[in-house]
Amino acid sequence: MNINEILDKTHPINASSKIKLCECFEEVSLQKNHLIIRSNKVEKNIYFIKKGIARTFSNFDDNEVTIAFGEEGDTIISLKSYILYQKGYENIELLEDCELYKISVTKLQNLFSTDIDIANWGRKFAEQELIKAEQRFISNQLGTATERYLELIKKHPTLLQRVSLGLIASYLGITQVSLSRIRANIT
Amino acid sequence: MNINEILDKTHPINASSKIKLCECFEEVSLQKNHLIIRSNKVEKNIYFIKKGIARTFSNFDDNEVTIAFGEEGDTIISLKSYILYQKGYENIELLEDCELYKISVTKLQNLFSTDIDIANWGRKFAEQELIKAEQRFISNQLGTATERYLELIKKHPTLLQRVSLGLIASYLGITQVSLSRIRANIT
DNA sequence: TTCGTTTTTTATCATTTGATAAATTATTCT
DNA sequence: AGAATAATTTATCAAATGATAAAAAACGAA
Repeated sequence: MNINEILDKTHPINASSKIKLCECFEEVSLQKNHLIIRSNKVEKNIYFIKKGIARTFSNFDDNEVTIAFGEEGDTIISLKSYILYQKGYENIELLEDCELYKISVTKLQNLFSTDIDIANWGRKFAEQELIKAEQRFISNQLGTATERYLELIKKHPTLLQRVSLGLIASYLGITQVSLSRIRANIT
Repeated sequence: MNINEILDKTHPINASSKIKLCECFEEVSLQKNHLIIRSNKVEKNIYFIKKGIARTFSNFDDNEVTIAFGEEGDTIISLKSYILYQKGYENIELLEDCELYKISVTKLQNLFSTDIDIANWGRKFAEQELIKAEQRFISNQLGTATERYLELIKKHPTLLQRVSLGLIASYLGITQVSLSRIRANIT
């Protein structure tokens, strides 16, 4: 998925603004297992996934929580760095070799404060992430782990081929062994 | 909390833009138990809470999920209406008599597309809600219900005085009876 | 291929939470 | 105050998930 499609997916931008914005992107290729964002540091860039898949996770005490999987078109981002210029809580690792579009948060912020079209693109970007986050929260409150698992593979049918069950379990908020039991009781 | 403080809390706006924005607000007083936003309709307004407390909840099949409590300075909003102009999933009820600042989504959208300062305010607003949503999600994945309860009353110490335990339980994703048992095992 | 490592499954027992019902306490209304 | 209603607690049993261990299957590197 190229940068044009990725940007338009969120919100169309007029031609001249889009050129300005696109000039700030740099393409990078990184290998599987690369830890592209580390927690407890201010991350200077955000990335959009052209090709590949990434996992956002966070460690607290002994627990590791998988916050999200990012596929083609999705963003690799430390929210606290991007929004508050503070140390983030997210680690992000690449689960496959990836091609990414990279942009510096500073450059993007400059465009936000000078170009209204880009500012509104940024607004739409945050708004759409917000809806996703709230719906994810609701679905977690609502259903059993079984329902959440079925919902996940229905919504992201290719995920099972790309990601190990251990990581999916941690995304669902259960142990890997529980997920295995759940799967055994379905099919 | 007045509208100036509420707006500044999210992101400062220059004087002339703020005047433009503030002109669009209308103050309304509504009574306890009023259902200010109903699910499955496109809500035309959003509200900021000057005084009082509200609860956002959603019904699916037989389950009711409390998504959020809104206190002074917080927003009463149907995200899908605000962001996608679509029917929302949220019901919002007032848990006390409330004084609110009301603004039409259409007017706000017009300001977003014409005033870069207001557009960036709207961006910051969504971004800050996004961080809250993600952190809420993480804390739900991480801890036991007991830990979440303790965290909640630590973060919002007045909530227990304003909201019944049944609603707090539904916010924590457990039954009211379970919360009662948890409380008995703490003190 | 083959050996070693990782992932997944299966099994057992403990813990947490849910569902239901009944008792107690608090609140509201007249 | 007293009655009615709502909120909270307590108790019991069932269901879901966690923790741990061990076996089986899949995967990867030499």
